[in-house]
Amino acid sequence: MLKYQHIANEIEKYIEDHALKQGDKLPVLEKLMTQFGVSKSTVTKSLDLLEKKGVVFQVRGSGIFVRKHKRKGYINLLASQGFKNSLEEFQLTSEVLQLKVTKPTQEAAVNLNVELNQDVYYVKRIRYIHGQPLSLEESYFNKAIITYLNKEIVAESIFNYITEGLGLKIGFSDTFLHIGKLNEEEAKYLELEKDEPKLEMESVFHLNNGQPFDFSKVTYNYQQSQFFVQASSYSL
Amino acid sequence: MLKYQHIANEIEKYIEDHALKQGDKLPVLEKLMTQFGVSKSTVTKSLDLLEKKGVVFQVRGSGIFVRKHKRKGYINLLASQGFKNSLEEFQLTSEVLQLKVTKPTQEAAVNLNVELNQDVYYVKRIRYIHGQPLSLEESYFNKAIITYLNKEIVAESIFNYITEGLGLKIGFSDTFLHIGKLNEEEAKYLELEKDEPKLEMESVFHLNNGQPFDFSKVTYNYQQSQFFVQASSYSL
DNA sequence: AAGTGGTCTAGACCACGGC
DNA sequence: CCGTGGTCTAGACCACTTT
Repeated sequence: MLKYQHIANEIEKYIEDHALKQGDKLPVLEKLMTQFGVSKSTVTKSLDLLEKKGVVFQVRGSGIFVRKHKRKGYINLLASQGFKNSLEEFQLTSEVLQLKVTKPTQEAAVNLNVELNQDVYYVKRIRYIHGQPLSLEESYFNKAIITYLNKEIVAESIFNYITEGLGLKIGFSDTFLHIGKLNEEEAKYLELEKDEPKLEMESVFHLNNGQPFDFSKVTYNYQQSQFFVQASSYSL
Repeated sequence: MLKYQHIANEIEKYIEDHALKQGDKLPVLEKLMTQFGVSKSTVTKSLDLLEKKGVVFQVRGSGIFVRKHKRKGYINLLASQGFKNSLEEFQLTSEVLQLKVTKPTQEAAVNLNVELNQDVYYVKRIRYIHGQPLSLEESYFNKAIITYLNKEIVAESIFNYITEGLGLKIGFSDTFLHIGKLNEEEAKYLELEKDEPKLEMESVFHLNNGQPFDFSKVTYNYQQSQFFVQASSYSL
């Protein structure tokens, strides 16, 4: 494992183990350098990583501090592929409604950057939290990249299979959010009424070489879904 | 200006000027180093910055590529304080409904980390896009930090005033999203019906030293609002 | 003035992709 | 094998905060 990743993990563990709260001060750079026996740049890189993840913030001339918000049960929109991290303490299950190899819709073809006659996996499933329907998902996977899927994989974590099983590396994702009203089918699956609010999330996931491999449309039950985003000021 | 920021700006401008598209290749590191006359680390830092901003992605052994999604009119959830960047090409106006110095609500006091008897600025305004109501905003500013506000400032960009006028530096923000149904007052301002969908966004903005200075609750017109988030894989 | 983080360099070596 | 990006170092110097 890379040094700076390892150090970042250690620091995160340290925060966890000592139950540090927002604003608590971490050891100074010098201390961390000697403690881990690495150069300043490496420690800095670890801290930059933790800053991106929203775990710490650094103040010049002052120190390194813990960043931690208090709310629980929110889905982190930046933890890419959804919940596993944000909601790991909750009871999540999923039901696979459909799994097949087919041709993409126009929309899926555009987003996956494939031709209309190329094969894709189509997956439709419902996610439950504490037995309540949380979301209805439709996903398209480029079969040229994701060469094989089955019900077992799809019932568990597809992304875990992609990284572990297929040895692929996920690079980045684009996610688009809309608010609207449920249609009849969505309402049925989510156990709500037609025309009640919904959040629709469309995501395109790319490998680390930039190839899109997954286009997903997820409809959330508005009663169960809350999201958070931690931003840092590189946006000026 | 810092070298790496300047270089990042230049590269972004280069992409813009040459109308590069997703997947287009940028000059190699070596080239950028000599072109800008800086060390490898500095170019790398620029590229990391652009990667965080979702402008490029780097592939080891292969090159540096442009990252660009096609959809227009989406609000970037990471560009902290809202629209200015994402929607700058659209006609945005705002109407100030209220501006006063008062005591915080319980909720605002908790989020701003102030006592209930400390002064805060309370601002209520509506944002319009192309003359259509986009959002209804209620904001609380810690008066100990944001020492002065007036109608003119509030009608324009408050954040611009905070950075330029007051010389403060914004550090990071936490944003929470909920979906719900409009109440009567919200419906009136947004020119919708009661019980129609709404997106409610609560944000806490912090200075670069970690102090929270702004707690805002924004209710979006579901017909006007679409959001996007670009994630990168540091989430593993 | 002392403490602490941020920027930048020059260079060594490593890891991955593509020819 | 070569081109290309990624990690890591040691050290100089800078900028902001705290005492």
